[in-house]
Amino acid sequence: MVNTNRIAEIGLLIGEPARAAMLDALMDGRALTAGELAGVAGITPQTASGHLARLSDANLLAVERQGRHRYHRLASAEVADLIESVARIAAVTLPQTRRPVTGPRDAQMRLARTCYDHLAGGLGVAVTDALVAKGVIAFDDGAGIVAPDGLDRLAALGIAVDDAARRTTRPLCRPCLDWSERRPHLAGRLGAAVCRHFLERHWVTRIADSRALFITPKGRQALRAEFGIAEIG
Amino acid sequence: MVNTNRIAEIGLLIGEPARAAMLDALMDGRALTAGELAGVAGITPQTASGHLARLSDANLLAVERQGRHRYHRLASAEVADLIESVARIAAVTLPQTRRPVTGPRDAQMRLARTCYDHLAGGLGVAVTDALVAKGVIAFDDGAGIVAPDGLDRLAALGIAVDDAARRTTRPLCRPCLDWSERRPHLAGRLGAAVCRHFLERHWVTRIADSRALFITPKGRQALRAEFGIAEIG
DNA sequence: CGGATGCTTCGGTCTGGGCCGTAGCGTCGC
DNA sequence: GCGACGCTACGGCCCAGACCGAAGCATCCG
Repeated sequence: MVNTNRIAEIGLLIGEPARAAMLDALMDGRALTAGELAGVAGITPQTASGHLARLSDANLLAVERQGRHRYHRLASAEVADLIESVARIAAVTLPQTRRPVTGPRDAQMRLARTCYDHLAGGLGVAVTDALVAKGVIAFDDGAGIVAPDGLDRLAALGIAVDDAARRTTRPLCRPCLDWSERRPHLAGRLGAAVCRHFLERHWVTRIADSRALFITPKGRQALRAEFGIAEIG
Repeated sequence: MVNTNRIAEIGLLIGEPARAAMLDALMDGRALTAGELAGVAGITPQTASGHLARLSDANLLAVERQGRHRYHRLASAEVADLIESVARIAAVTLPQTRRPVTGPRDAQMRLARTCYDHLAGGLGVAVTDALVAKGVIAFDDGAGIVAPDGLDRLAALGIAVDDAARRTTRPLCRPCLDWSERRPHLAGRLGAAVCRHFLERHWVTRIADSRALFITPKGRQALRAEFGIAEIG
């Protein structure tokens, strides 16, 4: 058994509001500077610096120097999964008082956002449902399956799974429980490929300082034409 | 987004050595008394009582009164998954110095143990491999698949998935990365059914105060006859 | 009923760690 | 080179919370 002290250490790293906020801010897979992270956590840069050093030492974060900036990002998809697990419990654990905390910004998040590196929210589950309806993928009791000709059919749409990452342990196709929708959306390497495709074609664009995504008119048209999705929500 | 403070709270609950030790001790799915948990954590009962109250308040634990005892167990399989996620990161995170901390007790754990409610260790992956070889189940890039006739073939062996639990969200078949073996073993409702089968037939018995399992002579024979497993390790 | 057992509550001590102000180091632009 | 900027290291303050001893409840047993 892994020493339980190691488990506690990881828990402790997450168990601090400022660090949790920073980790959450990095959940979209992008890299942010120490200053930006200090901002989202509501603390001074020098305090943030200490936190980030600890997170990096524990290999939860990876840091990349670029000039006088230091960009921090989650060290791996596994770390993102960890945060997801915690957040899932956090949501379940919470007594169901006043579930929908609907702000204007919240609405955008519910409509479309990224979850680490794949699509989530109404858009995420809609695209997932469409792929299931097409028979490209299927979910069997929480396990993801790709049809034998699934990858070829996706390639025909211009969606290519990153071959360089094939040898990693990261799952190809995996369901990920969506917070706002409470239903699974597509995750794994395939989910990342779909998300990349949407961003590259400018079907969606990132909304500043947020994981929320804006669905462009071009995107709405493509959703209708290629996935048969007329309305989201 | 779920308030990041909620995430931090969960992290904080795990991020304390005594609580982490208690949660880990409950990872085999059994229920333990407050006194026993105080023992494994190396603290006095009154301190443990405080910790347990907090864990219960946060719905990480469920408690059942029985006479003057109070039995504590993990509140759900999702909590077990959470601890698993943390432990997985803890193992990966750790610089690879002196990997195998081989004690006499550790060896037994590596050979066979429970992981929440399914088989793990050498035995866990061996049984999993056998089921894969038989074509009953398959893992596709981290996703678990059951063959169309899989459940029927398992039923023929006397292994029945609990139908009462069919409506839960818990996955039927799911790979779970094994610490000691660093390869996936079978988890999910199917994994629980297999483990239950092994225990009911007395193919394995629990070793006191541990998640480790002892493989009985009867069990070794059954492994050879029904799964074609001659040697484990 | 009285004692033993299991657990919880309360009160008080003490340490770990989060926080910021100040200062120091490296990088960029003029 | 010089100042502005981003980040990190150090020192000191302060508080949350982990811990235990003592005491209080509840339950079981003789």
